[in-house]
Amino acid sequence: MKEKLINIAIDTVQRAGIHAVTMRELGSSAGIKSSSVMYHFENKNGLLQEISNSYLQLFFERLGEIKTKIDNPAERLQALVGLFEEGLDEEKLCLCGMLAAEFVNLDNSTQATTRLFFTRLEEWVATQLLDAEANPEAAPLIVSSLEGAMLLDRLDNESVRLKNVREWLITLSG
Amino acid sequence: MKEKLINIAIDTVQRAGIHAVTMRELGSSAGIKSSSVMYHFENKNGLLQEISNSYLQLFFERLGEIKTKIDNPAERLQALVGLFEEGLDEEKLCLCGMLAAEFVNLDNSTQATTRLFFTRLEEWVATQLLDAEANPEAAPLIVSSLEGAMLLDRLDNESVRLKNVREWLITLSG
DNA sequence: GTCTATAACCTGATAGAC
DNA sequence: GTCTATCAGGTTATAGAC
Repeated sequence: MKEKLINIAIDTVQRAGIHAVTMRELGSSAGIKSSSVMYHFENKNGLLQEISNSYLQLFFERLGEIKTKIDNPAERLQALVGLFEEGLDEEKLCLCGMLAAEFVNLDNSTQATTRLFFTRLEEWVATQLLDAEANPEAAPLIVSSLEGAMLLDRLDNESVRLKNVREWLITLSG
Repeated sequence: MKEKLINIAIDTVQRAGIHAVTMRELGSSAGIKSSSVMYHFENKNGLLQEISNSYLQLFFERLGEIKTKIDNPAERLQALVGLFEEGLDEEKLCLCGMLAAEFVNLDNSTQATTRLFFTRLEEWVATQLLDAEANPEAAPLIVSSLEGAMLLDRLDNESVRLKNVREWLITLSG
């Protein structure tokens, strides 16, 4: 049940932000009462800590799969864009992008996880750029573009800006 | 007073999001009661409509000033990055970036203003690129980068990613 | 325009039964 | 682990006095 609650909460934050996650609604979606939701988490900050940690772990597991399944580093970067496009198809943003927008309202632990997510993502992209004999210093710009493109593409309900990032990455990494 | 309320509300959304704007807090910051705040706006959606419209107008007034004061289109783009850096110095994000993150929670009117903001910004950037004899199709990517860089730079309290956008724009537009 | 007072509702959180 | 019941506090919004 706890895992179920975490997954529902992650989904809700990606779609509608942290304030859309309430104990009542979260429990209702999982088929239990709000007091039973509270049983599983110390408090709401604790819930946010757990979903941010869980999201980080899941995301980098998927990047790990990309690394094992795809040899070409340029194609790995394309697959990363694919992950963001998949989210957007379900009208979801990156969870840590959502947390970044609400950064001042997060407790220290969730802030740290949010920072860690982007540090590690930039490192992952830099590694692929190096392997593709491209400039690894472009990594922060690429990650910024991905987050921004996802944010703006949702307004039009089409992923034109993410496609721009995709094409730009091809010119960078071949 | 209404203008004062709008300015305070814009500032609050840029720093902490739309849920940080409450009638009580907004009134308190302006020195009046929540019921007096309600006098100035039809409801909270009306407030959000007015601040998004006001922000859009103010932002493009500043872009207009840049256009009159700076002749070189490449330098105009640098000045645009400067606007975002100024906001970040006060730990504020782009208001419409914040609204984009909360897009599903906005009414139709505020959604439309948010969309319009980015359409017009992309157009403005495309025009400068054309004048600089650079590819105007890079405009959506540039705006995405600006929004993403601002979002992520706030996590580290330094504008390294915005500086990356700045340097990238120099290579694009000279 | 601003105030007091209040309504109706939602929020996180707790106590205690099963 | 889940429930019922409840609480204190916050939220938008309204009515009516000044």
